[in-house]
Formats: sequence, structure tokens, C-alpha cells
Amino acid sequence: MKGGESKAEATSTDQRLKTRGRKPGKKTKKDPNQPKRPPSAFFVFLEDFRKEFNLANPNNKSVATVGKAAGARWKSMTEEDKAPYVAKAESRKTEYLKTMQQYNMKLANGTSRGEEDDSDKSKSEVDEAGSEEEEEDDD
DNA sequence: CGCATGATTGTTTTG
DNA sequence: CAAAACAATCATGCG
Repeated sequence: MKGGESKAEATSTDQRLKTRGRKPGKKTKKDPNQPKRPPSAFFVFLEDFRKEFNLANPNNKSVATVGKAAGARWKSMTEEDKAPYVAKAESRKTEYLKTMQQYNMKLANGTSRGEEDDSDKSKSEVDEAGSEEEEEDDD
């Protein structure tokens, strides 16, 4: 009985079904420090889940195995269960925002103008433009 | 020897 | 507003 998956949820394997490497051209400008996207609650949960999964299945095949298991488990979780993960994800996002500001700051500082159309003229660019911009007290 | 792929969902990004 | 893309992971396979 499996009847359930009759419909192809064109949402999973369809989008990146050809490999997540969807960069037919990647025309986006090459940002030297473009911060990557913060992990979603699901990824945060995955971090923990992976560890357990590895212990429970030391012979797992590959990420796909954990991914599926995690996905199924994730859907099984309630908001309360996801709450701690979501909360963490939110923190990540906040930090990401901060990182973005520094990234923008640097950019604004390094190249005063030419934010968009910078071919290669700004050779100097941001060499050591403030490695440590803001150091929060570390207790 | 090294990169690409596979699979999950969520957030970020861009048009 | 909507769709696209990419975020981590890690073993495995191909050139």
C-alpha cells in the first residue's frame, strides 16, 4: 500500500532535480564577501539529526538517506518541537543581517562608487579595509 | 586527486 | 507576488 504518492509534488525533485548546481550563467556580480544564506530551522534540526542518524545508522548511504529521514521526521515534529530550532534559525538570520551590514559597509568603504558596475577598475578594492570592524566584548 | 551529485526543507534573493 | 536558487552534509563515482 503505498498509494500515497500518486501526485508528483513538483516541489522537490523537480526543482533541483538536475542537480542543485543551477547556474547556467551566474551573471550575478562576483561579490568578494557575499555572505551565504543562513540555515533554516530545518537545517539547524538537521545538524542534530545528522549526529543521531550517524549513530543509529553508521552505515548510511549518503546525504540523501539522512535528508529523507530528516524530512519525514521534520514533518512529524510539531511547532513546539521545531520551536528551539526555529528560534536558532532566527538568531542565525539576525546574525546574517549583521554580517550583511558589515559586508555592505566594507563595500561602501572600499569602493565609494561603482557599486554595480565595477568591472575591474577597483583593483585596490578592500584589501585590509577593516578586518575587524566591530569587536563585541567577549566577556 | 578532486569536483559533482544526490535529497531534505526553509530562507534568501531576484525579477 | 512568485518562482528560482541556494544553504549543509558526506559518501560515492567518474575523469
